[in-house]
Amino acid sequence: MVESARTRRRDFEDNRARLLAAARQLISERGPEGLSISEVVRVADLNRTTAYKHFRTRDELVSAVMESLAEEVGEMLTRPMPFGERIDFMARFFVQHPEVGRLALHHLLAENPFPRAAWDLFVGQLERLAKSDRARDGIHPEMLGHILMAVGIMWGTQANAFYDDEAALAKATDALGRELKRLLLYGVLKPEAWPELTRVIDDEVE
Amino acid sequence: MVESARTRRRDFEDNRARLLAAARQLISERGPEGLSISEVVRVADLNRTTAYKHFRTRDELVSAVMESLAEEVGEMLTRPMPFGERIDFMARFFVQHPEVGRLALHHLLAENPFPRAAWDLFVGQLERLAKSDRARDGIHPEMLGHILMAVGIMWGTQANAFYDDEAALAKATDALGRELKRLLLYGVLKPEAWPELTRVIDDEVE
DNA sequence: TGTAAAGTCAACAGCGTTGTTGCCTTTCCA
DNA sequence: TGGAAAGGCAACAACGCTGTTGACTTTACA
Repeated sequence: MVESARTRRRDFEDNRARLLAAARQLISERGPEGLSISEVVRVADLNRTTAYKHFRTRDELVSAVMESLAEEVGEMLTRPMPFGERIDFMARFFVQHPEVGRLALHHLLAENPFPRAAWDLFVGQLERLAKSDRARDGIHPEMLGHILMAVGIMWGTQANAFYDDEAALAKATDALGRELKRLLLYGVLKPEAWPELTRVIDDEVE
Repeated sequence: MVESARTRRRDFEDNRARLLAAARQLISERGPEGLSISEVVRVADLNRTTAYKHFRTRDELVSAVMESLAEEVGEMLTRPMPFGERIDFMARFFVQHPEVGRLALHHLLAENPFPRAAWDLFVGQLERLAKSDRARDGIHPEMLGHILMAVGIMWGTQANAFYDDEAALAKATDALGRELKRLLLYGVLKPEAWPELTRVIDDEVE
């Protein structure tokens, strides 16, 4: 009968992981506001009361998902890596894990706090870069951090909306990486043609 | 009695505008999934049945809000303007209208489509810039568009999360604009120190 | 001046969700 | 081998939202 397929599992950690995975997926799709425990257990194929044995309330489940996200993004941002590889690494990471970017956006939209520790480490890397002799003078590490972070987080979601097939997506991701590198290396404007802009920047450095 | 304060209003358009404004605010805060008509009329101080005389369903209200958003962002992106002013203009726009960026993010997260017409016009501007003799060779206008768009849309939300007081926010917004201009004019890296990166970019252009 | 449009009010059935409880079964391991 | 931990099941009250209806009032305007 159906009974046989309904073999009782006993792996606490496994069920917890399945609940978190289902919740993560659903939150990434429709936001923390849209999450219902009923839906989570439907996806995870578990009984609703089981979910309540892991998480006392719906909010507790949401928090658990967001915490695991923070860890993951933190690890990604602070993984030791030559700066030259970071651009492509980040772009590809967010394309390969679209739910991470979506989750991060939902998190940013839902609550204000951004995990400070990870952010500081990330900006710290940019600070060291800025102070090194491989970077130009006058860089504002924190703002550069905002720029790179915005592009990284949004790319996965934005790209999946623009490019439907996988090959096009990969190609576009490479193109984005190339354009970012061009930006970082040379900029895109010819300074001599933009006196009103160069004035602002050059004044500050001199 | 209370009756006197409860004077009947008769302005159809005005009520419609109030419903849209309340819905816009609420959606920007908690996402389209989290919107309830009951809450909208609570905020708009109207009767629930009145709302149903304007919008047949909850989804119709959400769509109306999203359409008005698309118009607004489209107008902003395609407003004729020297490119040199666009950076600061966009950064300030999203800071001054935080709900627009939030709404745009929710929109991007909820449905995939991005209003094509506005996007094409925006990229068209970058294409003309790329072809002009005021820009470097080899620019990928679409990717540059993604980068600028990501920073613009996210800045309002991200910045409001980072900087609580208004002066700090304005200062940070100026700093972001400056850093973006620096990026566009010069980049941030010294090309001679990054042979492995320059190789990728230079090969493509030559 | 009368009719149609707009607003208000109260009530309704239907639905899905929440958090909880009592009871049973399965599994593990001390 | 027996008890504790975990999973499953069914049921419950409470809640809020949805979309709709019918009856009433106010306002504009043809």
